[in-house]
Amino acid sequence: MNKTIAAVERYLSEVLGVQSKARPWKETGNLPFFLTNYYEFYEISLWEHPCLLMIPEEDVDVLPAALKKHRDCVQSEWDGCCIYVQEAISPHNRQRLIQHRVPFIAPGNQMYLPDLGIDLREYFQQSKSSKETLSPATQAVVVYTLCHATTEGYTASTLIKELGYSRMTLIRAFNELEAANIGVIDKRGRERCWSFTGGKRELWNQALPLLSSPVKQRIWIKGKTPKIQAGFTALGERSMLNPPSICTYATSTEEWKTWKEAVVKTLPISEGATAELEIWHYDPSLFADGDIVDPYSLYLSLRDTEDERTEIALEEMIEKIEW
DNA sequence: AGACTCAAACTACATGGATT
DNA sequence: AATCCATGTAGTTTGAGTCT
Repeated sequence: MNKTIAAVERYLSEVLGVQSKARPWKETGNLPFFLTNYYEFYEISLWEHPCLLMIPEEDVDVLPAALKKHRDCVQSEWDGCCIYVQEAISPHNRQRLIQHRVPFIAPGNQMYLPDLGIDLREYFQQSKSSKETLSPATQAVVVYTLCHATTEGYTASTLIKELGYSRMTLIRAFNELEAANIGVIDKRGRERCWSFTGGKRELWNQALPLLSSPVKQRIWIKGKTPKIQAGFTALGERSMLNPPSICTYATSTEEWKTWKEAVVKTLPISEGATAELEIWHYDPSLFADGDIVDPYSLYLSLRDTEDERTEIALEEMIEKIEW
């Protein structure tokens, strides 16, 4: 974790001109074990303000609801500003942390310290040299890999057949993965070959901050419905959560084009609708498990939902996966 | 070694849809 | 209307493998 601390110190000195060293925090002994196990704590002083940095052991994207509880718990043992630190925070989590006024530092990218009057969102915007989300096609490659047995040895040629994208799009996808440091690309003969040498769980954790919801549009429809279940209907199948009375389905943009005129009517409200339809950025049938969308895309499609029971159901679903 | 071949990768531009 | 984004297409370059 020294690497993250060094990055934070460098970032603070670069952006704020603060030359301050972080030192490990000797905690009071009152913190529950899972917190001391899950996070590392460092003290640092910012313009005479004592601050406590909490850094998750693994570089995972903690869900804001859980994080808020953890932070409140730590805050009761610390008399000063308690700051969450993570190298790569997904855009939607970043937004929600700001909404909840949770101070955080994403070294190299952004910091939000409302108690000290610092909100460096603009700096972040200027410096977004690397893109903050993967393109839909690149995300499709990641989800495809997560849905298959191996994480190694994918060439553009095999993915063209499996995903139906053009060669150029797959080449761009490989470039994005390379730029984001997700897996490695080596040459097999002349052809580039993408591999992720860690397990699928690591791939998921590493890619998660860069993944976004596959849902482009949600609409109410009346008439024939597609086959693949998505949204809360799918989550009901994959967790203990009760499904809604009106089913949700997913479709690709291409399929929707052919349905739009002939088969179904769209409605402005749920009243009288036979289904809710999600139009996706990529084809949900590529990864569907029977009639239900894959759990990874499902997680991404619902993680913006501000509802604790949904968050818990999503977490449970991911925990249940046999990586 | 040099020439040839073929497919992958890249550059630059086009397109269609979404967003402002 | 103007701009952006994701993707596709045409044309060019590159380079590994093969033949002479």
